[in-house]
Amino acid sequence: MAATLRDVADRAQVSVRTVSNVVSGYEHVSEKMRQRVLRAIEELGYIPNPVARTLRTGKTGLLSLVVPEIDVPYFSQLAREVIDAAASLGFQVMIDQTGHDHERERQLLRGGGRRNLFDGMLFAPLATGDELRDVDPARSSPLILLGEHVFDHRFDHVAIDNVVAAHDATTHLLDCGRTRIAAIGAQPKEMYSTPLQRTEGFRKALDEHGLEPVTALQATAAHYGRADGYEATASLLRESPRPDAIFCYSDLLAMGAIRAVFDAGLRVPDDVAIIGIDDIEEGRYSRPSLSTVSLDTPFIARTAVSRLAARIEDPGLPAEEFVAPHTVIPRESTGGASRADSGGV
Amino acid sequence: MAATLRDVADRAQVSVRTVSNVVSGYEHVSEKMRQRVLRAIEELGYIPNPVARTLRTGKTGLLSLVVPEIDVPYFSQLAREVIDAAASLGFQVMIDQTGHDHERERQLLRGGGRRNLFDGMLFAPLATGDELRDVDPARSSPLILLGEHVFDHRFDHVAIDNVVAAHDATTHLLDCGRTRIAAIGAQPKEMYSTPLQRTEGFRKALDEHGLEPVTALQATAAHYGRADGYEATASLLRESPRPDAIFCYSDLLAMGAIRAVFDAGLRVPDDVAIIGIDDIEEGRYSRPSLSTVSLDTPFIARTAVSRLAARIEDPGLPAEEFVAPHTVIPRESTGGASRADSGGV
DNA sequence: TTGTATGCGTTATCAA
DNA sequence: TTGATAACGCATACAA
Repeated sequence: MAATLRDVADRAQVSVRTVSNVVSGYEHVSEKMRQRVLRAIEELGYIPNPVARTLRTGKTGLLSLVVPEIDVPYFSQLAREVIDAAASLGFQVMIDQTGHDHERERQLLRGGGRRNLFDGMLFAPLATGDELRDVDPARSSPLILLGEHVFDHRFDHVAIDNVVAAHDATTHLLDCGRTRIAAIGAQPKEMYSTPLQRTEGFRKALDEHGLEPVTALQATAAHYGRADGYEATASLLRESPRPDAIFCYSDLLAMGAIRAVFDAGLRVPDDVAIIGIDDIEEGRYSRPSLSTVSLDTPFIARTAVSRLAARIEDPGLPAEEFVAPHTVIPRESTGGASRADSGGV
Repeated sequence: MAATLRDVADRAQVSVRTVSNVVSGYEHVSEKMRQRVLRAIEELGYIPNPVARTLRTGKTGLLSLVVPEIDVPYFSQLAREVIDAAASLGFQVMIDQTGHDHERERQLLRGGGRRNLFDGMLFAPLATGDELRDVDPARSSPLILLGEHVFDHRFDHVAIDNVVAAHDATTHLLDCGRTRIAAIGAQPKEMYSTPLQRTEGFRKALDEHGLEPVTALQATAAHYGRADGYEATASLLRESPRPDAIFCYSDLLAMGAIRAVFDAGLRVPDDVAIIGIDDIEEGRYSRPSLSTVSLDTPFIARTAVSRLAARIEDPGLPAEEFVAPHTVIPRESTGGASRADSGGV
């Protein structure tokens, strides 16, 4: 059915070698030959078979992006930018979801049983060091870690400085005059690095203002979804005295938190100020609009993809760490700028 | 580096044929051979090369999902379910974005220059019939259309009944006692089928209640994002008399609409009732929570993937149309149930 | 500059 | 039941 290199060669009365040269843009091909080949290609509607090419060259042109769930706004936005960045470098992107399943993460890290199907992997996991420990950078396919400052310096990673980001968010609440500041997002059992680092930044900011972190005001959240934020907040508001501000470890947690405050008959930011992390678009239109820490996801995506491309070219590259910029964006939920002033539209 | 079938064969002192049989679970292999082979596989850490397998069998185990933008909640939710459905059938999913670019759509329909890289394609496009007209179902790779009732019956498609869905949403507003009902989502220039059908359903519902559609109350939206909904609503509210209800062709439009009503100093639903379509999670936590038409995306994803799988097996299958169920979900934005009653949490 | 021939790692055909 | 071997479609070493 589909034409092959050989079909084209026969039709153009040249060897497959010449056709291959033309197709792959090889320099030394006479103009006459090139034209002949090009016409045959046109006539046959020839399209190179990437699979055969891959078998020969070992490169698939495919990257794998692994996220917990693609429908979490932060990850879908990241995915969008990763796909675009990859496309600009000639790669296509496969997406896998771990669904918070450690075993699945471990499996995907091993190549998911399809080791040779992609040239490299972008891994945006919950992963503790545990899953990574078994992985040998020298033997596995090129890997870039996203969003986690793992304490494993054998791998490249691209992430924000979680400690500073959390510190900045908390400081913003303190600067708004709040003193009973709660946090949502510590993990109940797991020892993921992101929550740990955010908690560290949170405490550090309190400490700088001479405040002690109140244990009862530090709520855990199994996941980082709206439902988790809602539940955690509902429970925080039963404390007495109740918190006058909440730092949520994700914007989605914050969206749930805002609704919970409202459902409890209180107001944001008057009674409780709220800030998140991620800067998802939803927070620019919510009522009140959400103060947050904006992460430079385009930077993350571009850096990660180009580093991965580089590593695919040269697997011997030393592991490196890339820190993405972040900015605190005050909006209505902390009594800050109105939506119109927030750059939201 | 990586062990091949031949390496295993050498080590186990058998032919590659036997190893292949064991690996692919062929019936007629003596237990002794199987054990010998299995041990060699274990010792060498052998993993089959999917690319070579593909070259031979012609099947890659990859599906391509094409959406306008993966970070639109509706599409990311769909993607999530497609990926899961595909995984359960042994497929992995590549994602491509068209970014509202017709040329890009056309190109992807032609296989994106990588025709043989995936076994089939799920296409969730803006596509008019135009892009599809050039495509020959018999020659191109298996294709399922998502979300569009194209007037082209040469292809399978999975979609809701847009006319009825829009009719039901509008009827809900009418049942709430609203009489000046606006709509947002008609397309400025393009003739996509989805907006056309939703407009048809909208008018039909008005007509059934003896109302004439007011041209000035039918706002266009270039895309279906929050910003579009915000702008369109801001302009609708300048009409006089202003609308007392708005039917938005997507939930995202509705989120922008709610914020715009609020920014205009009015209230939802008291002054303006709002309903959307999609039932994204965001609308369950917003203030007010968003009345909407819930689409059965799990049904859409499962149906599309299994139909695609069937078509990959038998490309000769006749084109078929699958209609996904939808339900109107009244929430606060039309004065309906409170968040807690809405099944939102 | 172009042609010939080999191999990438599998599966499948044909014998044995 | 198992072995030898020919494809699958392409890129490239080697020759011409």
